[in-house]
Amino acid sequence: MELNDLERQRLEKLRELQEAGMPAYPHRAARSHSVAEAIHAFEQAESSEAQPPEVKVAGRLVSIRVMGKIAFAHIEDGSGKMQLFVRRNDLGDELFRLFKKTFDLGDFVEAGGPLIRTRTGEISVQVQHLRMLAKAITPLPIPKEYHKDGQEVRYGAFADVEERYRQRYADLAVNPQVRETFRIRSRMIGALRAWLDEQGYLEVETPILQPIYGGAAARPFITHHNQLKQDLYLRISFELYLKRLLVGMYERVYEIGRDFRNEGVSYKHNPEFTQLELYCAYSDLNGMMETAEQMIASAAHKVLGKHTLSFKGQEIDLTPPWKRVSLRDLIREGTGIDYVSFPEADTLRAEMRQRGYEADSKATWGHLVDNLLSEVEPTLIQPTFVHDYPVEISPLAKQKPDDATHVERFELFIGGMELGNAFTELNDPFEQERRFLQQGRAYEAGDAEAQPMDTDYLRAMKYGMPPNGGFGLGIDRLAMLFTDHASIRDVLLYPHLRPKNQA
RNA sequence: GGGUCGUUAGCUCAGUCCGGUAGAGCAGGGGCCUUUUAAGCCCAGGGCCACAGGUUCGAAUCCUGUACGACCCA
Repeated sequence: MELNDLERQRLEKLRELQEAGMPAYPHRAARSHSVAEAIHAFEQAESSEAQPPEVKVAGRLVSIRVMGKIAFAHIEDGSGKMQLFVRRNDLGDELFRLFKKTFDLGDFVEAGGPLIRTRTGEISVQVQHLRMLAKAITPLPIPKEYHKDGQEVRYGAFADVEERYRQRYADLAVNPQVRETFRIRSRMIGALRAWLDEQGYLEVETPILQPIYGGAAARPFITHHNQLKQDLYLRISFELYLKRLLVGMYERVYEIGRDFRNEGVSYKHNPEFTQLELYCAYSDLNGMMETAEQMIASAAHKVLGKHTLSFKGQEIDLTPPWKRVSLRDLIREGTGIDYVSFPEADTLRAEMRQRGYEADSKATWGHLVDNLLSEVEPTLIQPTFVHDYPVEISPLAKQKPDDATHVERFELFIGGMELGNAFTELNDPFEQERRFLQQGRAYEAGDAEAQPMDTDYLRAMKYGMPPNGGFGLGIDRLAMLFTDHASIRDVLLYPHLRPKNQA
């Protein structure tokens, strides 16, 4: 192991500890109270004028102030911080010397003794028992904190974004607000799951390794099974596997899991991301709108305590019902282009260029419409269902009864981001086959995101699939909203990063 | 993919325009200090200035390229 100067010093201290008979990495801790429990116990004793309890607490040393023959320190555990009041008179010469000499910020320690209030009123352990639990060799970038006008000010906090992502353990260890972000994320997922369970949805798991990918317009990752000599794809959605389950007579199913898309990385794209997909027999697009509203509003209420949230300085109100606008109206109002009047890629492209929008020469008509939507997307701050999509870009959705050129589909936008996607699901096997064939032609023509034919999915559908509605929700982006983070990397514990060159 | 910016001590950052022995605070080390909380005071340390080239008597600084990241644009 290569050690820098500071680490070598700490290694020396570790040896000194061991020579003094104190293990640097004992097998077990013997704590009697978490920090929060100890504080609670003291306050109870105080209010009933009982004898304050003796406790053993354990945690990471986050501050040390030595002043001669006494010292103050703080430890932090999962429940909070507590001061240690350390006196030579209480510990004895040798242990006190060892504490001053060999205990560092970042070390995990165990401290025991009666709880007291110090002169400044802070509940503290008057340390009579002290032991190393785990010596930290590398110094953590522990910030200094102080209170000014009631505000906590942090000084020298670990702030390098790149290193925070690469060493998330250190980020979490020293930045409590980062720990809170991932607690909120976890509670949010729990709340969504609880809502779905209450509604009678069955949580299932479907294959991540798929012989045929599908269910979304995206390029997949390819992997290989050695023994079977078979190429496999990492799933880009769960859709086709979940809908097969409706054929099998489950009425409401959902899955929360990871999708993988072989695309660019950005502040709202990670190569692997967490998706929630649900399917509901005998429902449809309108049912999915209500489901989305209720589920997300309920999660917000449960996790944030309210239906409003602040995102990038803007107030977002999740109280149902949410705004609904057709894709055609939205694009017409936002760009002045009525794409229905330009039903061919060439004419639409010309119109877009005329109005100053970028339009790739190779883009299909559907992709051009998608580009127009992207122009308007940043303006969709309040929750908005954009509905009625062109059939070309929606091969798994059912056409509108009165307009075969459009399907019953919505995409959900909040905070200027696409959060979700839903259809009245196509359940006509013949129409589905035509759509797959059309996708195949698009693929031949160079659309790398077109979906391949899935004959087993068609076989399932031929047995009869109940009419149903389906909804997919981007969990990471919802977590961005719930925690007010502008980058997906801030709501992923381990975001994808390029390897750094070890020159 | 394009543009802008960043990368200097364990951490947070000056220094870069205008080239001339590498700086501060915190952390760490040696002292003093028995109720502190950004504790205080004294002393002495600590660097492949992201990497690779180039210009120059001389480069953290100027130029070119590369890597990684941030922000904006597509």
